[in-house]
Amino acid sequence: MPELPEVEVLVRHLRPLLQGKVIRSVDIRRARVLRPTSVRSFTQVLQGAKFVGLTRRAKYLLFEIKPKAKTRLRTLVGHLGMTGRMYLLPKGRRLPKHAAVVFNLGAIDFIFEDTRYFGRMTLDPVALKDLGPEPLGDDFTVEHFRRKLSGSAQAIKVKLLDQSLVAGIGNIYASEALFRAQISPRLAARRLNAAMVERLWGAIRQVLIEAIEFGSTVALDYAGNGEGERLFYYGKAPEASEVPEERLQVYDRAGRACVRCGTSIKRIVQAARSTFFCPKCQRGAF
DNA sequence: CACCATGTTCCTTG
DNA sequence: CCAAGGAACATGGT
Repeated sequence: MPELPEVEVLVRHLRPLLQGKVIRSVDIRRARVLRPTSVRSFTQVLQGAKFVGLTRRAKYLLFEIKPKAKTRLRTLVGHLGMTGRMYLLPKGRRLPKHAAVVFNLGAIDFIFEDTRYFGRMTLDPVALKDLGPEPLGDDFTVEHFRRKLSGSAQAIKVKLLDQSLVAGIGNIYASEALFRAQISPRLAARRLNAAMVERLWGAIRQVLIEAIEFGSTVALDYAGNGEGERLFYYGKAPEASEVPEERLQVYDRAGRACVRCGTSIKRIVQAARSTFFCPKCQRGAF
């Protein structure tokens, strides 16, 4: 679920729900996700604190918190890792097996659950400092992109995952953007010509914007997903896999027909991660 | 049992 | 110091 678009959709949904809510108590069920913040300081800052705002930076959720009896705002930094979820759950319901942190807000709990515990819920903002520009922001210019790609011998697909180049693209949208731009994922970053850089720049933005739009149309409070009872939930939309027009054009489609030319989509491994592409539509340099 | 998984960080190698 | 590659983290699905 969680690359930039999924986090953006989650932030938009959570913001009005959390706004103004006071944290009555904090239940830390897996201290690992707080790292490097200690259980003690985490609890101390957040107990009695109020949610005053919520924004996004790359794949991070930034909760603005006003601690009890203090004027100074703090930032609670959230990250979903690979399998993290955040949602509200009526108090008293059975907690999910992998609940990592539970904030009691009165009649309702705000849950951070994460099966693999790769995610974060921390007061330490250190991870944010090396992030590159937001792909949908004004700082992400074609010129910036071109300059950052120019020196690198690394394959362009791998380069797109570098969060200091541009922040928020993950493994799914890296493949999708390259397909959209018709550029081979194996092409060395420095080998992209001016036209390709511009095409890829546009494709990145297009792919992310469309994913946000798609996510915004999906009901987040559906029932019948097996767990069913959640008031709020963000996850893979149950109907997503059943839509005839596939939302994702290449990711996880190895062996299936390219939507443009019908050629079989190929899966390769780069930097120990899967890349999907059409060997015909995405040739080397041209 | 084998391999795969939407992410980040750390360690090693060159 | 830098770039690049791979393992580690932890759990579950197929």
